[in-house]
Amino acid sequence: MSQKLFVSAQEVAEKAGVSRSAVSRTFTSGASVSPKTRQKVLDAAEVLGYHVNHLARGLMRNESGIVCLIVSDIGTPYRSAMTRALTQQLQNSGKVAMLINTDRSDDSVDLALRQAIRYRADASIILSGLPDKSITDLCLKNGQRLVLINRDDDSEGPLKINLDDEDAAARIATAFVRAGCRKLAFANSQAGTPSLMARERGFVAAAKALGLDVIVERFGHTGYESGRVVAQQLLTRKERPDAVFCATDLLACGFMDAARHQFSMSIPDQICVAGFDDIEQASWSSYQLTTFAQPVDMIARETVSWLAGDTVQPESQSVCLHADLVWRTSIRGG
Amino acid sequence: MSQKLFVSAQEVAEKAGVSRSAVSRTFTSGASVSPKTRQKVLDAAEVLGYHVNHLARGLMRNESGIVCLIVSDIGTPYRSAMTRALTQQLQNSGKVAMLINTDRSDDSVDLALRQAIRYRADASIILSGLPDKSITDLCLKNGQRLVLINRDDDSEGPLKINLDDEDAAARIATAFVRAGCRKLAFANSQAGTPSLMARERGFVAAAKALGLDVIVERFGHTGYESGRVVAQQLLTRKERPDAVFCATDLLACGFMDAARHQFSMSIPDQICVAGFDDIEQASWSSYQLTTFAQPVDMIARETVSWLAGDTVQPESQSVCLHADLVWRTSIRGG
DNA sequence: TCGCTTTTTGCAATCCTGTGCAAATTCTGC
DNA sequence: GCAGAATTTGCACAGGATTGCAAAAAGCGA
Repeated sequence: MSQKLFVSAQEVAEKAGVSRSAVSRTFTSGASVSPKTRQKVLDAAEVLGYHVNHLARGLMRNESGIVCLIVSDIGTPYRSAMTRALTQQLQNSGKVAMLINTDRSDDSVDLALRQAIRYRADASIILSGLPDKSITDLCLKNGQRLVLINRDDDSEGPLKINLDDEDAAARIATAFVRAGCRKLAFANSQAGTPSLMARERGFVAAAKALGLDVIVERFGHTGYESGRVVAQQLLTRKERPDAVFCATDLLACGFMDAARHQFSMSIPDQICVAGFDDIEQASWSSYQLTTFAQPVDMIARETVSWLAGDTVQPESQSVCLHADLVWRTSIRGG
Repeated sequence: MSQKLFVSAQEVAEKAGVSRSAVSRTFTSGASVSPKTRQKVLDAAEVLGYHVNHLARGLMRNESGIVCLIVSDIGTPYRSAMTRALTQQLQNSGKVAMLINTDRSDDSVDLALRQAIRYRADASIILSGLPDKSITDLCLKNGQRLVLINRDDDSEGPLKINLDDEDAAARIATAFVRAGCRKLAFANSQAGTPSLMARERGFVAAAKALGLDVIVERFGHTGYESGRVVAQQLLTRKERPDAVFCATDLLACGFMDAARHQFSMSIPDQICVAGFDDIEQASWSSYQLTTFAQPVDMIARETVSWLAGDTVQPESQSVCLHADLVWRTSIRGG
């Protein structure tokens, strides 16, 4: 059997001529070790290639250092940017991220949370889907922290981070009107996630307040291709809209491409377009999309600082962040 | 202290009126338990919300089920697609992915591998950077498997998966020539990673074989903005190239946007462009980029099937996969 | 050098599970 | 109903670390 075992604290202790406890204390911050033995231990550890076994440590301390990230569609620009920011911040605070990707079903989120429990994750961060209450209760009862990002759930216990979607939608409605647009449309997917629906709701309501109707079109899941299809639906109407708010930037990219290349329309002259997320592609010169920036870094910071805090503050369990409007050239004026 | 502990096998055993071993065996596939007690255990576990502690199990079995993914620039389309495929395949085979993102330094890869050792990961998959030999040796000695994707290292032990970059580059060179191009250029970043350099090398060599020189321009790291800068450099020369092979699709997108919007050039009439990776954006109608597809799913399958195999087959430790040419309209003819 | 306080150190118990071994139970065939 | 075979069960130890407690060592002032 060539499968050589990992080196244990025991072996380091023997090599250094000290007790196993001394080794342990050397690698535990805040423990009492004399500089002399500490050095002996470090030397021996270096030679033997010793690394603390975090499985065992997690077992004892009842704190694994693992944080579970539950995400679907991780290949998508917004999701991957969010994942990047979260893993980075987690690493900075000494945690490590376990990544589980789900399909769009809620079942798969439940399965992911079960996995998180098995590995005794200190926390789970949910970016997609909404788990069953029974399973989130289980997590909470086990002392596992829960963070819901853009999920808009009303349960007690998890930290909920959301954006001011409705307000943002209202802002873009007035921007459209100020640009002289009168026939507004909203392009959405059929995913029906809380944040997407909030944007739709906010946009329709704000338009109504301005005395305008909104054509709402929904199709498929939230991606580039759906944007093309929705463009097809909106631009073949006998009265074309002159402004479209797309629920996400990916939809907007698809919409713009179809509008330009398939319907030979000019943006923003003939039609104004806005998106949401501020993915990297929104800034590319083919799109120059006016959109709302998801404050991914702030979301990540907010998340890990809440995870680091050991006191549960009930008042801060729901955070609403502001989405800044990034003005580019897909809307006239500005 | 509201921090209630996780429920252990002990408690399940008491509730079910059996021994703790019975509980353990119920959740160990292939162990000997009578259907009767098995059911009693499962019922009790369900009621109490018991989940096997994988930290403890990993400790005992000397196999954590964790696979470490070491990636930089995870927000990037190609990297995130690769990450998605890998995590998905790992999950399917009962493993779980631990995601560590690094900056572009090799030091940070070493740090990541140390973390992998601490958590006793069964394997580490390296998508970026190249770790120091001493640390990879340590991993291997500890029985941790190593997979290098597009890294082109010549060490023994790890599984190395690469593409036929040079050959692909040669194919695109002949495609350019067939399209009537005579002034070839190669757009690269300064990252100098093995696969990027292989593409450059292959392209230059193939062009030379066809009797043509290649203008090589490199800038920054491998992203959209660098593509724009390289376009600036290439298209302000007194003799503009009429075909550009970009080392990655992101570079190509930046290049195309600059060529069109800044230099008012028409693609493919005035200049032909090709990329590498086949990121999603390459298929968007604003780009319609002819490019080589990274076989991400096949890479992922190859990786996890090698990880699942328990016998180390020395002959299969280096895999070279074929990159298919995806023909779109950024090159004339075809 | 002595007596007292402050650090260090080692022992042993603990976390939760898997598993070899022997005892106990069930099954089988007659 | 019984001997023998086959299965199931429980005990106890292993795995690698942390930590309270008491003993040992070191530091310190006179």
